[in-house]
Amino acid sequence: MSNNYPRLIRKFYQQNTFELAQALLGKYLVRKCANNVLIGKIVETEAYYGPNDKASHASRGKTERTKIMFDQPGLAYIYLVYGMYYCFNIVTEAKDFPAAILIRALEPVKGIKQMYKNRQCHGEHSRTMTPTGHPSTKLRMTKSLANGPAKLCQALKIDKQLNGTNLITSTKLYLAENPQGKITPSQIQCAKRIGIDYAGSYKHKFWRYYLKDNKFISKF
DNA sequence: CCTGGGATTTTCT
DNA sequence: GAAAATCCCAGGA
Repeated sequence: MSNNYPRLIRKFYQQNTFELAQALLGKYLVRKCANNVLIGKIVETEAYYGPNDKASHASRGKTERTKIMFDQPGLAYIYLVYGMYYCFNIVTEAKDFPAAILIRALEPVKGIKQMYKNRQCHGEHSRTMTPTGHPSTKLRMTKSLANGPAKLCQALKIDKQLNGTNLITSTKLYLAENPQGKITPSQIQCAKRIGIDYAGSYKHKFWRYYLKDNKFISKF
């Protein structure tokens, strides 16, 4: 019952984006805040690659928001979507080439009780509670804790304060080896990306990867 | 099972 | 002023 899983080192983040998006499957995302250690196993990822990918924020050039995507691999790119949710990405590729991998779903591993709290108490007008103050039906199920890019950020208390975090050196947010062993290519499924209908021909790219038969995927 | 709408606010035009 | 790498619920089949 060790809490110290071996951290992933710089070299891991230097793989090309598509290999890395698959190599991330099964790895542990570790979040330490206050006295809590929260861990989820990565079960779904999506690649956003280069200046021409119309689904990528970087397709409209380097801005205050997207500059982190042009930075060095191994940094965290965290942004606000739809005015109310955060998404967590891992920056990839050499400096000045914009690319990142969106983490779309986690299988909760450790700190599950705290993840329930984090998901339920989200602002005074929380929509994840019924008017009587009880968790909604979905939130009574562990599989709904982190099976989506914004849900996992709520569960692990990841917000814009962590934007730019270096995952190679940070003690608050980092990746670790999967103690259960290696994922083989036959366990990986690829599919079209989600929620990017505006991306023209790029919406058909099979740049989403997930673990076959895993219950914690965002969409099947 | 599926479909549609509303919440909410930063970011860029 | 419009769009947005989402989520949740209600309602219909």
